Amino acid sequence: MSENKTSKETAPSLTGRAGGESGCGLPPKYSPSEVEGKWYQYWLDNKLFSSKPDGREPYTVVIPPPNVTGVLHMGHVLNETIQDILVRHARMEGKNACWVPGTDHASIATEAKVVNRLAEQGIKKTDLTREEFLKHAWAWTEEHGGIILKQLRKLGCSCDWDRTAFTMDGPRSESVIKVFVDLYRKGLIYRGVRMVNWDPKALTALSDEEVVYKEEHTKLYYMKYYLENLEGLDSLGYLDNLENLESAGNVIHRDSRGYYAVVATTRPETIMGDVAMCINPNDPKNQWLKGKKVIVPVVGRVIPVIEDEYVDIEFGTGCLKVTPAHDVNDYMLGEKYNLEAIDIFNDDATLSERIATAQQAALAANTVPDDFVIGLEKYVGMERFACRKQIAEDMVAAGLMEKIEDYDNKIGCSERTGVPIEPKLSMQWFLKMQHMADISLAPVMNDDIQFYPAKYKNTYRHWLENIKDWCISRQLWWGHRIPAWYLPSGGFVVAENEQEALQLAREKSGNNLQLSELKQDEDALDTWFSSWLWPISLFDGIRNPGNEEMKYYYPTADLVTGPDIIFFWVARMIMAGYEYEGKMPFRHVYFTGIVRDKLGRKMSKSLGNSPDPLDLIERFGADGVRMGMMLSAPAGSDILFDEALCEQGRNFNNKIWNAFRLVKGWEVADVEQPEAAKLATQWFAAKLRLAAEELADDFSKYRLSETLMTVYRLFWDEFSSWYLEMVKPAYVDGKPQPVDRTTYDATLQYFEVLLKMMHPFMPFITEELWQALYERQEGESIMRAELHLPAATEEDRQLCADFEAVKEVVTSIRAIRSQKNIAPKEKLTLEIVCEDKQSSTLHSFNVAISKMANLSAIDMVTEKSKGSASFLVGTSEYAVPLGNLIDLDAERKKLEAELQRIESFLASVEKKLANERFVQNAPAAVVEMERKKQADAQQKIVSIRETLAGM
RNA sequence: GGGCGCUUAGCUCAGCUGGUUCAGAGCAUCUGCCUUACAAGCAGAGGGUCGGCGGUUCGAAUCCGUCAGCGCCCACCA
Repeated sequence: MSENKTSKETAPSLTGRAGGESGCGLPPKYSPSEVEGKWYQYWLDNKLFSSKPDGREPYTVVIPPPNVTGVLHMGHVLNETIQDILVRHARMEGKNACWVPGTDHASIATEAKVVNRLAEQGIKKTDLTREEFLKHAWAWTEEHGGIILKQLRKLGCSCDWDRTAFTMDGPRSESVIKVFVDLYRKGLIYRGVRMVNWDPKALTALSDEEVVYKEEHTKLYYMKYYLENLEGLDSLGYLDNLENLESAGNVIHRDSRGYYAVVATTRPETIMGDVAMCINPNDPKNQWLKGKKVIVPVVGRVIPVIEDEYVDIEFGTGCLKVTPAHDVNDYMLGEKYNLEAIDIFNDDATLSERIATAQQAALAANTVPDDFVIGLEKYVGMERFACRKQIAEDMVAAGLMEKIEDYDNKIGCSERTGVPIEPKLSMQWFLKMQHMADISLAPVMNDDIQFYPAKYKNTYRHWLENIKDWCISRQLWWGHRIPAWYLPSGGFVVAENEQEALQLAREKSGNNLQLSELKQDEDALDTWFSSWLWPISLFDGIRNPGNEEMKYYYPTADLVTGPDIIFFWVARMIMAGYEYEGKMPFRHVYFTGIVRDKLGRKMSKSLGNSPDPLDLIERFGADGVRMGMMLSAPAGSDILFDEALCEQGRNFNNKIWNAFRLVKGWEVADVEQPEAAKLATQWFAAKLRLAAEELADDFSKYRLSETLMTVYRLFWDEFSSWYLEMVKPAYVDGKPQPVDRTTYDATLQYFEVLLKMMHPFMPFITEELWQALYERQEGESIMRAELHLPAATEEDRQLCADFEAVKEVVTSIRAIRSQKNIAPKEKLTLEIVCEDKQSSTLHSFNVAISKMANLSAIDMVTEKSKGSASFLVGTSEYAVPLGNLIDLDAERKKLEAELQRIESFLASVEKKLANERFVQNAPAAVVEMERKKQADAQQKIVSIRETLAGM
C-alpha cells in the first residue's frame, strides 16, 4: 500500500493550496500520460475492479474473448470502451459490477500462425507429432498470449483481472468436453460423411458460417458432351427424326464428330468427377437427350443423362454436369439417384491419383473414340487452378470446347485463410441444430433478450429458421480434442476421459481391451464450441451447476459485440444458455458497428488506414481516444473513425483541466455571496438535475454517444461558459477578488457531480480531479462514488427556461458588440422596454445579464433611446443605446426584414386558425398554442412598427 | 434472387407513438479577439425547399406508395 501512497502524492494535490496564484501553479495543458498509469495502478492496488457475490444487485459483463495471440486494434477499442462505460456506469449506480476478461484460443487462426512461424524456422507441421506441435503452440501462446489484455489496461478497462480466463484453460476445457459428451448422449451430436466446406490451405473442414463469399470475374466454359454410340442411334432411325425434334424446340448440336450436348461450368477441372448429366424433364431444349448416354470429354467416361426438376431451364444450356464429390447440389442429386462420388482432389486441392485410375476403369468399360480422350495422368498432382487453366486449353485444342465466356461469380472462401473452399465429402462431427433453434428463437423475438439495435432480431430469426447442422470438428490440433475413442474392433465410444472411455469400450468389446488399443479421434472442436459456453463456463456453471457464482452473476447483463458474429457466437451462446441453464445468457445485446476510416473504408493492414491504438493513446490520452471513439459510435451503425475526434476528446480533457485550475485557484473568503453568483448557483443546480434525468434516460436506451455529447455540452457550454463566467470573481486594481464560500462550495459540488457524470467515459482525468477536488481517504475512488441527485422539479424546468432567455439577451448584446466592433471591455447600457419593472420577466436576472454582457446599467424604459440597436427576446424588446455608433439605415433594414419574417409567420398561423377543420380536429392544446403564436407575433409586430416609426 | 436498413447543414449524425415559433447538435467554415482557467482557447456569424415524385391528413422530416442512389445480411443457379 505504501506504493500507492507514493504514487498518490505525485498527483497534483491541490487541497489547502487554494488561493493566490492563478491556476494553482498547474500547467495550462493536461498531460494524460502522467496521470493514467498512476491511477490504473491505484485501482488495481485497491482491488477496485474485483467483484465477489454480495447483497448488492449484480451487474455482469463477459468480454468477447479476443484472440489470445492478437493485438489491440480499433475494433477492440470501440468494443471494450463501450463495455467499460457500461460497467463503470453500473458500478457507480451501486451495483456489484463484474467484468470478466479472457482470451480465445482461436483454433484455426492461431494454428495458422504457429504453422507459419514453424515454416519460417524450416519446420513443417507434417513432420511433427501432435504433441510436439502443441508444445510449439503453447509456447507461442505464452509468448504472445495476454498482450492484448495488457493493452486493455492502457485503455482503462475495469475488468476483474483475477478472473481472467482462457478458452483452453483447465476449467473451460473440462466444460467443453463435458458438454460434448452430454450432447452426444442426448443424441444431438453425430458423426457422419457429409459434404463439408473444406479449406485446402488450413486442411480442415469449416462450418457454413466460416465461409465468406467473394465476387470474382471468372469464365464460364461450355463443353461438348458427345452422345455415345452414334452408330447405334443412327440405326434406330434417331437421326432421321432430328428435324421433328428440332421443330419441337430441341437444341441439338452437331459437328463432324457427332451429336453433342453442351454443358456450362465454371469449373472444367471437375469433369473428372462427372458421373451423370442432368436435365430438367420439362426442358424443351433437351428432350432429345432423355434416356441417352453421353461421353465426358477428356475423361472418356460414359455417363447417363438423368432428369430432375432441380435443373434451371434458363441457365446456360439447361444441361448440368453432376459431380457429387465436388458440389453440394450435385451431392444431393448423387444421393437421390444413387450415383458414385469420385473425389478428384487430394486434401490440399491438388489433383489426385484417383482421376487416372477412374479413367482407366471407365475406358475399360466402354469404347470411346480416341479423340475425345486425354490421359489424365498429366494432371495428377497439379494445383486446382493450374489444372483448370490447363484442361481448358487442352479441351480447346482437342475441339471439345464449344466456347468460353466471361462470367461474374461468387466464390465461397475460407474466412480465415482466404482461399476458395472446396466442397468435399468427409467424415465429420455434427451438432443437430433444430432443437437448439427451437429453444433460442422465442426469447429474442419476445424481447426477453433485447437487441440494440432491434433490427438484428430479423437477421437472427432468419438464420434460426433456416438452420443447418453445425459441423463442429476441425482437422486441427490446436483446440479441444474430440473426446471419442475408436475401438480396434470398430466403432467408438464418447467419454469425458480415457478411464471412462476404456470402461465404456470394455463394455462394448470385452474386458481384455487395453487403453493403448484405443485411439482417440484426431480432430479438434470448432473454436465456437468453447466460446458458446463462455457466459456459463466463466462461472464454472458446466462443471458445478447451480454454484454460488452462477446463481449470483448469471444471467449476465449486457453483451457487447459486433453483428458479424451474431451467428457464430451470440446465437449459439443463447442456445447453450437455455440448454444448460434454462435461462438467457444475457439480457441485452449491444451490437457495435464496424470501425472504418473517415472515408468509409474498412480498416486493413494493406490499406495502412488502421491507426495503432496505443499510438493514439500516447498522443491523445486514453480518455481522449475513448471519447473520440464514442463521439461517433451510435449503436449498430458503422463508425467512421477520424483522428480529429480523438483530438476533440483531448481538447475536452484540457477544458476540464483548465476549469479545474480556475476553480482551485480561487481564494476563498467569508464575504457575502454576490447576487449574480447566487442566481448562477441556483440555476446550475437545477440544470444538473435536469441533465441527470436526460443522461439516465439516454443511458437506459444505450444511446452512449448522445449521452457523451450531452455531458460534453453540459460541461463546456453550461458549466464553463455560463456558470463559471457568472460566478468568477472580478479583478479589482489588477488583483483577483476572493470568492465567497457559499459559491465556492457549490462550485466544488457541481464539479464533482460533473466528474461523476463523465467518469464512465473518461475514467482517468475524472479520477485525477476527483481526488484533488477534496481531501480523500486512501483507497477511495470516483469509481465507487454514487451519483444521486434529487428529481428535477417543475421549478427547475421554469428556472432553466428563463435562463435560456437570459442567455439570449446576453448573446444578443454580444452580437451587437461584435457587429459594431465594440471591445468587450467597454461597458454598455441596456434598455428594457416595458410599462413597469415587474412586466419584465427577466428583471430578477439583471445582475447576471450585467455581468455577462459587461453592462454599466440596465434601465427600464417605456420608450427606448434614439440611436440604439434593438432586439427581441420572446416578446420583450431590448435596446442598446449606441449614440453615434448606430447606423440607422442598417438598423432599419434589419428591423424591416424581421418585420417581414414575423408577418409571414403570422399569416401562416392565421391561415391555420382560419381553417375550421383544423380548429375542430386538432387537439385543444395545439390550437391553444397556435393562438399564443398568433398573439405573440402580433405583439412583436406592434413593437417593431413602433420602433420603425420612431426612427 | 430474397430480406433488412439508410438518404436531414461542407462532414458525422439527433429528431421516440405526425402538432412545443422545429428544422437541431458536434465538428468544419467565416469574422473579431493572445480579455491574468484554457489559442487544445474566447466572443460572434453564416449554412439545409429533411433524396425525387405521388398519396393520406386540418397539419408530414415524421405515416403510406413509388422511383433513384447507397449499405448490410441471407441464398445451391452450375
